Amino acid sequence: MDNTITGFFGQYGDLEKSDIEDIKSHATRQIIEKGAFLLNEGDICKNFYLVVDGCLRLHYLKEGIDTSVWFSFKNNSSIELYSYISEKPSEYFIESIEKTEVICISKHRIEKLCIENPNIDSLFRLFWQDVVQTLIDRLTSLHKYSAEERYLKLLEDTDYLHRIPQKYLASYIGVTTTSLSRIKRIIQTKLS
Amino acid sequence: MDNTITGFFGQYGDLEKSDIEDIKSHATRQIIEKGAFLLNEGDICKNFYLVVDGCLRLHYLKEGIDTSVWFSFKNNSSIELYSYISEKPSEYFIESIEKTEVICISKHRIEKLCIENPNIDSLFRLFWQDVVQTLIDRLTSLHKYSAEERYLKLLEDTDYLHRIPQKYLASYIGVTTTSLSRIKRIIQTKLS
DNA sequence: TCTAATTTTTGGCCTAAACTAAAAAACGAT
DNA sequence: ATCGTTTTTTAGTTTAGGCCAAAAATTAGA
Repeated sequence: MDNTITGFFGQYGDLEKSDIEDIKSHATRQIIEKGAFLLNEGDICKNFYLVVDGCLRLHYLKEGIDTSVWFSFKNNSSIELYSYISEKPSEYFIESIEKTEVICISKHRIEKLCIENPNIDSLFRLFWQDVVQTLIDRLTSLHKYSAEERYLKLLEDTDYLHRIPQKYLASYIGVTTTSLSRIKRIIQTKLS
Repeated sequence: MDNTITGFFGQYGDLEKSDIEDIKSHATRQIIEKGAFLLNEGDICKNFYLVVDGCLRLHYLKEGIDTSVWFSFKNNSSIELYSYISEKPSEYFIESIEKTEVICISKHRIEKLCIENPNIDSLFRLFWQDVVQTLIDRLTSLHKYSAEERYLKLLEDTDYLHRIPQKYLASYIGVTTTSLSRIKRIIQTKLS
């Protein structure tokens, strides 16, 4: 648990031992079996999840079509931002695509922690800034790059990519599985 | 100036007279002539701009191609988020596409205000949440909707849309000017 | 291990939107 | 008002990626 807390929050600043204790004292651990859901459409996302190990997928269904929005691995957070912020029912799912262990902290608790502990408040500020930058990056890459470029970029940037089934990856980069398969073949033939 | 401050911040909570004074005391007014730039590529975005009247356009150049990212009208903010957050040189421009009056507050000042005045701090928290939601909306609309749908949605949602030249609008919804023109014709023929 | 279900790949066809170029329309400055 | 510039529209061609269906490969269950 400590490893995950430092592994995640450490990206956003230095943590005192007391900060780790503070966070830990309000966090719970959960094991989510492969295929189980941490959030269902219609739920309000009241929790902040940190992946200890495994993989979570954020996705939505639109007219029966499943679109992946985000993947979270070891030391990553998984939250459905829109519902978390608005406290309205989510249009998304958070699904475990491997047996996954998470640390769960409620939004309520986080807000208290941020009020009580300025150091943690500062970590979360930086976390939210990171969220904004990540969103801008994704938006820009959809505008700027072709599907093939987006796939190649993803290969470079993402550890653990091989653990994500293609059917989930395809919608993440904004194409069908058919197209992703073709894109992969094109890349192969270019290399040889 | 008061009208713009309440018009903008009022979206995020109630302002006391003293809060308005607080903000006002650190804000300056500027007039930007049509075609002038508030931010150039390579600049660091150190200011938060509020449009009193007129229109600002955020855009970038990629291989000579101009892509619009955001438009700000009366009572909207205009900042280049990425550089504002990271304090690194911007890859964007903020250009005035009409004679525009803005209120300018430096990031430095905003941070001080947020520390000194919890009420203002809370307004800015909500502002940043709004930013996240807006980014998610744009990202989702690129995934979910066709160019035609995106254009129709924009027509519904955006006041002042008619004040944005098509050449700027096209890249905003992610198509070429040629395509936008064709899309408009298709919509026309459908209506008649 | 064998079978059934699920994923991934392949092929054929189709469409939305890009690209190029040129015509038409709108705008601006004298 | 007129000429020159910029913007928008139209037309023709090309292409990336969607859709459908079937084959091949992989995975999971009995």
